[in-house]
Amino acid sequence: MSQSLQRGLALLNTLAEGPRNLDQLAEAAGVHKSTAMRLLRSLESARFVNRPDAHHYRLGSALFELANCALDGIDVRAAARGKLRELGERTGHTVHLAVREEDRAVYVDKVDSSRSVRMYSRVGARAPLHCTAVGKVLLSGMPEQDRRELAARLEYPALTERTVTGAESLLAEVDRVLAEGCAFDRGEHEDFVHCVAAGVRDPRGAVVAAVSVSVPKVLLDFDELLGWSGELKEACAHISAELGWQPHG
Amino acid sequence: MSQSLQRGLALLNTLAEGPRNLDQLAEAAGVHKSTAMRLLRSLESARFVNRPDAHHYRLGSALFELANCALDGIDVRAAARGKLRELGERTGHTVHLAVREEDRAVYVDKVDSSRSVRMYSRVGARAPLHCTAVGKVLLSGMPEQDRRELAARLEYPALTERTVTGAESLLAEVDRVLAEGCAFDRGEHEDFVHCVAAGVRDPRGAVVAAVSVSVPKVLLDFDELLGWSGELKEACAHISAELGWQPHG
DNA sequence: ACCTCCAGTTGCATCGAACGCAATGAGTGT
DNA sequence: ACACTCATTGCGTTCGATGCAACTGGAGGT
Repeated sequence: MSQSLQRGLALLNTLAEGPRNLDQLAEAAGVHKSTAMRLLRSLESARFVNRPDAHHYRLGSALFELANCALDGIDVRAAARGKLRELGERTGHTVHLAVREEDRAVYVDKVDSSRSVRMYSRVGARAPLHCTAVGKVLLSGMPEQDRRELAARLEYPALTERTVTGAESLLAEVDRVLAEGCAFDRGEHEDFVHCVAAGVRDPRGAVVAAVSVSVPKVLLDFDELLGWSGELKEACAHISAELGWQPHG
Repeated sequence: MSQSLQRGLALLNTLAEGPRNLDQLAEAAGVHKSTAMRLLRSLESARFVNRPDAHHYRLGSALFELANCALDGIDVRAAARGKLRELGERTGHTVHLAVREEDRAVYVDKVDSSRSVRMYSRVGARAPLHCTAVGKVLLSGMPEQDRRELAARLEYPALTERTVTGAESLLAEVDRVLAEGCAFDRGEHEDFVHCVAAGVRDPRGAVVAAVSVSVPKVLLDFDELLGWSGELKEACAHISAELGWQPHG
């Protein structure tokens, strides 16, 4: 379609493996030295590449800026939708996507259960952090310092008998989330609902959203719900990858 | 040099401001719709752009990957990470690592208080040399001849009341940096921020990066910030050693 | 159901930008 | 001083990129 553009981008991908000199780049791209040089000049003038010395090219700082801008434009909803659907179909239960907004979790997307008994919830609804699986996941994604401060200023209404109250126990619970990679809600928010949730990461590794599977406990006891956690984590890993996250990249 | 490559990169820069549709992009690049589309196809096939829906283009995930690779390629980063973290914890303030790119400083790593990050919002940002502590350090590491030439062609926007303007005073300031081993920024770049910076040397003795500690002046007056300079210099010496630099070698 | 508007898409002929080649220049090691 | 490597430049040719205009397909209105 656009040969020289494609070749230029190919050069960038080659440079992703490390600094190279002109000959190496020309060979990798399958073009003549002089052609590679002219492409590199264009890339350099736009700061996509850099020349630490006369004989080496490497990736330049424009990439940092663009990557940062791209982060702002990320739409977790769009990236997650496919997997949410898939999860919904496989589990047959309600699947939520939530992000944190200040000290609440906000549901930004939802796939309804195919079963007859449905949870009441809607996109845009907000929920406390301390008694929901998504809330715990979102907390677990915060820097420790911030998390402590937030936990300290949260309110802890006991919405059910099992609701975790108090910063201490919540933080302990969050530590368990960090260790296990997923969070649970055993009827802490609504008496009759169990949830399991895991986190979605952006390219910086920050947890930007949480995905949960919710089941009325009349349909599935807690141990069975636990069985979905593996698939849930896997789905979250896929969504994260879609966003550009690279495990220990 | 390479028209279509340059145009393609220009499209990316336009997209940095947010998602756009085809017409907007074509107009911004000054090309025909169909031309823009063909360029975007190439960008898309290499995942440099994305199409959330049929009418919008935005930056794609290849940028994240490349940005991560670019960060890894800067080896001072790896060598400095531990010390940056330590400095951040001890001072409780923001610590930056910067390298020079042409006539700007580029922040390549950052530690926010005691928390280490992989790719952060300000990483990739660029700053002038004449009014930042890291800039003065990076200048001080250049051969005198080059430094004079660079100082002569720099622009000297007065970003605050205290900004040093003019090559003469900047060079004088750099001489002081050479004598003292560290540079300061007393609200010259941003009114409310004080910085102290020192240099990191590679095995040839060349200054390849600068480390700075930044403090909002409401938190710490300048004399107190001065107190951190010893520790900062020591940290830089360690990082330099890690890179293979040997004092009096 | 039809039309209109809008935005993306495609076929085509023309033209110039990008290409490869070969010669030149700059820097390094012997 | 010489050979060697690698980046750089000038040039003629050609192929790929371009702009145009017509087409398509969906959204929204009448």
